[in-house]
Amino acid sequence: MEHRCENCIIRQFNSLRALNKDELKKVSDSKISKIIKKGDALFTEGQKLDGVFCVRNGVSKLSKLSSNGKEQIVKLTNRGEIMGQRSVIAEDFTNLSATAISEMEVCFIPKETISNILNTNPYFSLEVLRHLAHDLKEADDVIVNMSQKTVKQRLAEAFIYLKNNYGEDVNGFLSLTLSRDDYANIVGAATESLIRMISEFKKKGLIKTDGKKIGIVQDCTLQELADGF
Amino acid sequence: MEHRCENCIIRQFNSLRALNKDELKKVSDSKISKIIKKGDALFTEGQKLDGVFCVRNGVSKLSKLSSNGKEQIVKLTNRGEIMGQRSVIAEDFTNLSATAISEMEVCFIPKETISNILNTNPYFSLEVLRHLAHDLKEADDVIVNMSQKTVKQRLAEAFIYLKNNYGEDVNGFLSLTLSRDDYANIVGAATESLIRMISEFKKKGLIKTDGKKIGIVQDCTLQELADGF
DNA sequence: TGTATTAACTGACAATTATCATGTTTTAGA
DNA sequence: TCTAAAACATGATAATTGTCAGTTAATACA
Repeated sequence: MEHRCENCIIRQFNSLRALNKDELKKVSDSKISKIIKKGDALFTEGQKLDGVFCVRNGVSKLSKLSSNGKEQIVKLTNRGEIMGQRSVIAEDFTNLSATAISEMEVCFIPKETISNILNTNPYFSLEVLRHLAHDLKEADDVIVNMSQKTVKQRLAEAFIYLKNNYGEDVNGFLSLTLSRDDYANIVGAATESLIRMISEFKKKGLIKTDGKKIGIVQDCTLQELADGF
Repeated sequence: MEHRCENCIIRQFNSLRALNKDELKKVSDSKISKIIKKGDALFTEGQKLDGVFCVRNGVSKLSKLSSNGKEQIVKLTNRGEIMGQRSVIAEDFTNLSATAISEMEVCFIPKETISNILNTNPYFSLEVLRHLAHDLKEADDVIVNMSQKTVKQRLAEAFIYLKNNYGEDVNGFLSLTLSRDDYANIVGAATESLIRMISEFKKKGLIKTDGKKIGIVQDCTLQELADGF
């Protein structure tokens, strides 16, 4: 049973909402649905993408290798996001790798379909522009955080972000479970440093842990920490 | 004597190249030319922009204040760049401040003019998209550099960037003269740390200084340093 | 042209963070 | 279920970077 884009609510959350019936049909006819297993890559840095991915479900990390071989996670994607647009628009190699953090359900849309619509539907272009503009603003914020905040502040901020964006389970643990390594690659620190900091937060009663799982205990104190108090 | 966009070569370097004669006339009729003195602001963080700036000449820094009150320079603009598009497109407050680093000659184009063209000319939208895509890629690179490279590496990289993008004078000094404070805010370090590093580079013969002015002496060694060797 | 202000610089020291070494726990798969 | 590999964890130490305090040099401008 294949899904039709016409019936997919996800498109309301991204630039595909600007499409008319006819365009939507073309997208639906050309798209390919895929299941990506946790840990598998959607694409890797330097690859030429011949389409974009629309995320129906699941979470991925967008990361980049630095010259010293360490991975830096630049962004976590949400449900409803379109991935790979930057690369398709600029007709450029991807500058980022995308890896599934949880099992994902995505639709691949060939770039010809996207290009055609971009060339004819200014509302679609405008929607895409708005999304890129949003990403750019977020990237600027990350730059400032990276250079002006301590690792401790960035980690506190990451916890709050994860809670706000992905929620928590019935026991108060973050729904999105990341490895310590992933945390280190988000805040940009050595894994050992990061683990130590998690221990410290736990000792202070700010968070609780259960294996890999992390739960936020003191939202406010954590927020203050992130803001530098 | 007012300049006409139709005769301005600068537009070949930015998204305005996608305009037709009629659109160009509209831009030219609605634009306002301005001279911005060194040190003056074009706009500041949190402001609502009612247009974009097309840079005919001069250099500016795009910066953002962090919660601890320190300034972080996110990007230096080049001749021919359009500033403020992100904010106008997203109909959002600016997330950055723009300050002239040298005397600037800019044209202010009202957002109505831009919006009209965006809504009707898909080639223009596509050009703007390409530029945003490029900015986004650069921002990702900055994130990785900030988190994975040392201050020393980032400074070396900054020197190379300044030489490649703004050139040097007949005596081999960088054409763009920045204050030590600006350098610190580019690489994201304390001003004192940065000054110390400049002294060190000088002592090692990698650069030369003359007051504020800085000249690159050993390009290759500096590049290697930036790459982490 | 003198003076006030700002920018550049240096030293001493403290805080943050990375690295290396090593042990423990968890996980995946034969 | 056993075992190898991966992930987690902690200590000791070194490197990096920031902070504070103070000096000197440059710049602006009355």
